[in-house]
Amino acid sequence: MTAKFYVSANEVAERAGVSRSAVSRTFTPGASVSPETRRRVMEAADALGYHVNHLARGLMRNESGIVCLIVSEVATPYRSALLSMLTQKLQNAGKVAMLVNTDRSDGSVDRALKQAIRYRADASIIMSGLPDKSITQLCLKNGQRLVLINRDDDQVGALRINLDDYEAGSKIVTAFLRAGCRRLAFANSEAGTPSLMARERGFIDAAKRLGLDVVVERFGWTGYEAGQVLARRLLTREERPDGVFCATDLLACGFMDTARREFSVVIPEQLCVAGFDNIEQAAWKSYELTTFAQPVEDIATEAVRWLDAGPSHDTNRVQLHADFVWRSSIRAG
Amino acid sequence: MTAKFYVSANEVAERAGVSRSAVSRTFTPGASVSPETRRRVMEAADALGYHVNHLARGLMRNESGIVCLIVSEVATPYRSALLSMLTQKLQNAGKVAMLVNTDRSDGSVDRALKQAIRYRADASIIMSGLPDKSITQLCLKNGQRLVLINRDDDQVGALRINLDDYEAGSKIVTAFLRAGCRRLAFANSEAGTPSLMARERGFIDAAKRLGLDVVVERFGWTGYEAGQVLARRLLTREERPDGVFCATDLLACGFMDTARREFSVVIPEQLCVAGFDNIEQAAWKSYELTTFAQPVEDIATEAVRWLDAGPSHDTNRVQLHADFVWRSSIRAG
DNA sequence: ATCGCCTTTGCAAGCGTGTGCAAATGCTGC
DNA sequence: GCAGCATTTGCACACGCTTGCAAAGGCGAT
Repeated sequence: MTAKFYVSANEVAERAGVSRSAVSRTFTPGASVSPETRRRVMEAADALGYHVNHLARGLMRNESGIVCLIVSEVATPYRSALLSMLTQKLQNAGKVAMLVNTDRSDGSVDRALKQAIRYRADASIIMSGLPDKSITQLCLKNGQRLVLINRDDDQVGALRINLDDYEAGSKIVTAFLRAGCRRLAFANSEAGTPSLMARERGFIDAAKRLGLDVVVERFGWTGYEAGQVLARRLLTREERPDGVFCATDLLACGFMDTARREFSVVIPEQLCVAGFDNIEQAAWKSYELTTFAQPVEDIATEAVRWLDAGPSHDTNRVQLHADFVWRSSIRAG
Repeated sequence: MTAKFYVSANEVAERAGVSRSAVSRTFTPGASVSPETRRRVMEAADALGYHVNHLARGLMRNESGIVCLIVSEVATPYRSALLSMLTQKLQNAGKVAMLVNTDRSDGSVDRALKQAIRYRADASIIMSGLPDKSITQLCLKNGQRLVLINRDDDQVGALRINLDDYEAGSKIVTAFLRAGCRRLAFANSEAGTPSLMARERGFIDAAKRLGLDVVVERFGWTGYEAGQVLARRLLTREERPDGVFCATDLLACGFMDTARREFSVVIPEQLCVAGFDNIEQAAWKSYELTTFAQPVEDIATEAVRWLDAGPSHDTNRVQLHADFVWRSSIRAG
């Protein structure tokens, strides 16, 4: 109906009686412009409703301000928490987040990265899956920065942020022992993600060091329903475990609910449970789950800091610590 | 270290021995290009790792392909579910989602919309808060489309997607009555969002029609902790309610946990509870919450359909239905 | 008055793309 | 061979912005 055109710097310049460069410089921090002209430009800009076109700016500056977040299963508690934190920190750093949802299909992450390339994203942050090496090479070659969160890959030039998953496994073993547990089990999904497998190995190794065997069960994807199935499998064994480490809080929630409902197990008296992630639900009164906290804020801070720092190839690996969160799903020693 | 420049259509053209226009047309669906040149262009493009620069394309076409999602508290189950669905549908429609996280501060949504303007987003989808009218006017005037989800505002030219919140309120009253409940209560947050208030009014009105009074309690923001507080307030009344409608599933979860733990109330025998949203946790065995399902998929479908349709000013209001989901937090009649 | 210096300003080139227009090409039917 | 037509191609301009460069202006010291 009315005009369908955004007002351009030209019109602002005309109205303010200055050159178009002056307008541009007014909106470029650190550019040389006198207070007087800046004032007049601002006035005209406000009156006309002018806003810098970041598409055009990105074209010139070779820097779009866009950061691409690549993630699957956004609706999952841990993922959405991390996503939320990342977008906030990015915004505070003057960047803007472009969200690309991937699935489990082959090439899904690759397609996402190509989208990032098309929009000339300054960086991509990969929270799920693993891209093909040829694509990441393309990104890096073109100056796009790459952050891999909890993806254990040996991409050179990318920032890798990882947790001490392996250590968590051993820490929880001592907690179980102190609680008097002797028949340990590990409940994992079949996803085979490096971080999940590291937790598993850490747990098994630490138990072995103390002379204990661990029953390992794996099923499905990393969600509530898989936790239910895992509970049925583990709790119907002749030697019923009395200390179960679930690779994920979601698994633990499903596990606990099924243990109580279908097997009338009392937690923590008859069975101790631990998880990983410290999702919001872990603190809910129905679970009171002992777990390890994903340092969501630290992850986001590190990622954004590295992006801000420009192409400094010094550190490209950050190891963060997952804090132990003690709750009542494990008996006090 | 290596070249920091993306390859442009120029270089592809040169390598393929054609004009730059040919390259452009090859990547423009429906453009006139012979199969032979298309083949040669594609070959050269693949070899060089060429990807159309969407910033430049957006500049020319006056259509960026970007849709801005404006939302607060992304990590919340319902929000993240809707977000996930929206990004997926947008991707399928060839758009890309730009995520802007808002908070409760004044002008937060306005700042988000300005970000959308700067990136010349084709549309903005607002899931939280309410922008200032002057900003939305600016958006609409510039041809940016606007979708308001569950925000009851009278913005002209924007698509408003709403639920039958009011009707849900009355439907749940009959369910409570059939279960034998006589002392009804409504647990709300203090947010005062139109959709929350509509549920409240619908519940109260329907109860009144059947000759029943409703105790209303409001506290805090719409989360688990608020549900806990509301439980303490409602369950310490001398006339303890036996049927509580929580404005939100999150509230209901907190309510149920506290009712059981701190008041030893047995659900549903001594107390029936219902919620709204049908978040994932509502189906968890610890809650088995009767609730109304946010038609997340329908919402996303409608939004994207409307965006695809171009500027058709015929329908700008969609009323969707929240399906009743029966679970065991209410006694069978 | 002249010079040197610093700040501010305008010009114009360029970023990578889409597209109208006219020229070129190929094909068909006489 | 030629007119008539449809298809394909290239040229050149436009999109809105940044920025190097040189010119202009202000100002104090000589």
